[in-house]
Amino acid sequence: MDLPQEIFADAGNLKKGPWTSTEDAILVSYVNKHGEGNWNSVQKHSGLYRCGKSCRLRWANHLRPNLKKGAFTPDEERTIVELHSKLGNKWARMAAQLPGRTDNEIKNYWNTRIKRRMRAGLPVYPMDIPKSAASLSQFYFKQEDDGRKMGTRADSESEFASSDRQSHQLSSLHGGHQARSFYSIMSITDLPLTSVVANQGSAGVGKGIVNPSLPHIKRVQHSSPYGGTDGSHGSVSFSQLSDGSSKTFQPELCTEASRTCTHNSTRRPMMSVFADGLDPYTVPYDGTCGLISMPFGSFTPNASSKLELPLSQSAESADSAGTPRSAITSPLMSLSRSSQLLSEDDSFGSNASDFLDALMKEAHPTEGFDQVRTDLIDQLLALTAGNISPDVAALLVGTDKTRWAENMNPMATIEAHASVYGEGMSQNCCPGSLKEPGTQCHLLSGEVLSLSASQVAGPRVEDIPAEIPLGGCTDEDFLTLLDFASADAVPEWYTPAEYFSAGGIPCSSLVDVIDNVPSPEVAVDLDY
DNA sequence: AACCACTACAACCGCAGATCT
DNA sequence: GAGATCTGCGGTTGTAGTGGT
Repeated sequence: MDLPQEIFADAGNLKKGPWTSTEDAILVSYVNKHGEGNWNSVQKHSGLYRCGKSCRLRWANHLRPNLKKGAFTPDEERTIVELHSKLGNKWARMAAQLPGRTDNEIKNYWNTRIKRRMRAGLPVYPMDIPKSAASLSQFYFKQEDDGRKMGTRADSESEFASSDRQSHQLSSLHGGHQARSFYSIMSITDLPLTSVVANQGSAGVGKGIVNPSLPHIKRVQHSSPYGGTDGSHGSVSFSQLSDGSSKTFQPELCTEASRTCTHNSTRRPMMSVFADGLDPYTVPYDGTCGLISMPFGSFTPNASSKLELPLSQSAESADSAGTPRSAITSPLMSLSRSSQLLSEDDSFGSNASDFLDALMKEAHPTEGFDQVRTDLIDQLLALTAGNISPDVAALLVGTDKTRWAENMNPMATIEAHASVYGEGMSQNCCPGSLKEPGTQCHLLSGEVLSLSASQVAGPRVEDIPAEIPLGGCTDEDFLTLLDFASADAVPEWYTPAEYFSAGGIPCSSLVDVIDNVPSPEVAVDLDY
């Protein structure tokens, strides 16, 4: 074949860069003659100076027949969003359900769409599309390649292999469809700082939970009999049960360009700072711990932990008293230092959990079982600010030493429960918008992490399985308890036995029970 | 007209699983 | 069974086009 010089690379190297029409013609001709596959032989037999991968890509994305060209139709866009909500960044699988579209096309579309919506401060998913953790995690870990990969662990299902690992891990935290149990939780300590969530507890002790939710989406709590926001957006399912059904706690997404939510009864202020890997809205926090503890009233500016916020959420904005809120520091930071160590690529090695491993190397999972269990119960009670009874806490933490030994990590239990209650109580908004000068912020990591570091005997974090059976109750039991705990009108706490014998109490959401805890009036400005 | 920011798209790269030798 | 090769996937980068200043 008499080939034009343009298709040749210089000095025998394979050509890179844009394909020419001549090259396309050669490739098409070759594939028509020999069929797809065996791409590495294309170069040998066709004279194209392109590697096999390049040929395959060019064919698959541009030359193969039946490719649809042009912009996505609204239907296709809708399908993509729905598929992404279910599959996460599984472009090839998405493409399989969109005839004529390529994975690359869908990926490009999605990535640009994400950027656009993030800039606009819009949620990535429309309100009527429930999102799974599998999809959420794709944002959460977007820049995890900076050396802070989460710990590895065996995937329990083949479909979670390789690149699914990160999403799978977050699924465990956030309750995606891939995780059978939403409170089968990855250790919080292994997460980079992605959110800082604070609220004010009824007893002056707040709690928060890492919230790897969407960037720049403010979760506000739904309207309730106790007042709250005027938001009326679709609920967000953040848990999913083993049968595939979802457990919705109805926090809502605030999408208006600007909104002020005044909480005049029971709502407690929550603060969420999304960070780490969400360019361009990265928060270079000093450390990468998942959670930070902060006592109320100590919202101290600190240049080293400046927050970069999008658009109007300027980190330099000041509150009504003129106090800059450009940063957050914590006198309790030392408590969370362990989490930072766990997350940093530091002297403990590339695997952050080595630190935990080192701390626990001498211990046995069931050693000091009773004391640890008591401590966990106390922690759970503290984290939920008494919103559950000691009986319930005890049940949740569990009594079965064997199961603890099997689970290898009793922390998983409390972290899971903490996340549940924390999430239920969450009301996230940007930190610069808390109007209350003395807003008290308190996050739970210090407690949890200090507990994990000093008291809990367990395995390395990466050894935590995809699903961690709760120490004391089954998944169903726990969800039932959640229902119980969130019942609208529970005059007093039943014991678990009474509850179960009663066959359960209907509820609307866990949030409601939180509403029973009085809190001062707080105005939260969601300045979108 | 020049510059800049942004978007959309094409292509490359690294990795991992599958298959072949 | 082990190594080599192929293939596919997802992340990232490069670039052309476009619109605003």
